[in-house]
Amino acid sequence: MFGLFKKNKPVKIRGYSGDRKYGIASKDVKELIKKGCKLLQLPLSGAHVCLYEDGTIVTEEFFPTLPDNCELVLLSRGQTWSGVVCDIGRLLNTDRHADGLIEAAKGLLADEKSFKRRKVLTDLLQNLEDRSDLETREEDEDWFTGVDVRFKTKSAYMKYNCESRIRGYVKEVDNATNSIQKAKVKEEFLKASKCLVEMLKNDKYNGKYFDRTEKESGRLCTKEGWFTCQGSFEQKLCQLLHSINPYGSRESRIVFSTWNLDHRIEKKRTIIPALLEALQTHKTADINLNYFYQMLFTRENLKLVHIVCHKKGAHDLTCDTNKMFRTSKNARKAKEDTKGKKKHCT
DNA sequence: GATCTGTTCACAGAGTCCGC
DNA sequence: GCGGACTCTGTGAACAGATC
Repeated sequence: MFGLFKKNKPVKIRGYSGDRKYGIASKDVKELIKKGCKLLQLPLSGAHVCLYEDGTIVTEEFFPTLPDNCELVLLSRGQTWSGVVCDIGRLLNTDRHADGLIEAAKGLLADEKSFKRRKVLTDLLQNLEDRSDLETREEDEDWFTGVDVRFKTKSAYMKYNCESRIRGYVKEVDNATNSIQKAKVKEEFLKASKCLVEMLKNDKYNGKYFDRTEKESGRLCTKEGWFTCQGSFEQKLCQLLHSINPYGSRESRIVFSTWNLDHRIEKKRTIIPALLEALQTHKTADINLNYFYQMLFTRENLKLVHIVCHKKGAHDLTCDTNKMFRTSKNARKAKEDTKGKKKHCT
């Protein structure tokens, strides 16, 4: 009796993989599936419908409670839908050649008034337009906009960029010389500083940290160029999972400049003063320069961090006094660390 | 001439100190 | 408490001189 008065319910239906939606009116699920399969050209056997929003299976009892124009997904046998998460998953699986998606996102962005949605769309576009697989200036001219012509590859520039940052640390060590009053200490400090620079030159200013063509053990990124924030100085990992691929686009390259190589034990507040203090009572030859080298210029003490994870306040971490001076044990360790290198200071 | 190396300058943000 | 000056953490660009 009730069935005789069933009203047609209008719904919007789409398939698992397509984005196109169809408006259908039906009196029950059975009719809806039949019409939907015809429209989407799917086999009727095993077909079922669920809510687009959360994947809830639509039963005959549930169907009358649906609001008009509710969005549904028509699935074939064996297919499941976990709601909008499925769309996000599909989006994440999109490779950079998804030109259609890029064009669609650009189209949406052109008409978008909401700042929040603009931000989401521009971030999406930036990721979709990733060109990290390109390496040379000829292949990706835009990436090199504003970059000195002598750099022919992205890796060469990134390597230089890292070297340049570390050279800045050398300058800071040199500057400390001016604050030394005692001539003898100044002399020893200059000697130590010279040795540290020699060690750094042997390591080619550790430019390998940013160079994706380096061996995995040497670089801080993946072979594709992805860098992950190592978390603030007091954390083991970045809680916010920051990551960036400066090889991907010009914008990413520029944004990467806001990422910092943060000294866990601080260079200016702690390491340089510790070296100066040690030289007040010891000669350079008695100092374990390998330890100071590691603290000043290597990833032993450097963490690559997103600017948000860069804590600029005092870190309150001190140098290890057991490692600051040369002992037979430290000398052995230094020898092991410099094994294979052409020369090192003693 | 191209590349490397070192220097100088300008910039940003956070923390600290000090006078009002 | 507030605001300004200063110091610290970093960065990049531009330039000059040395070296390959």
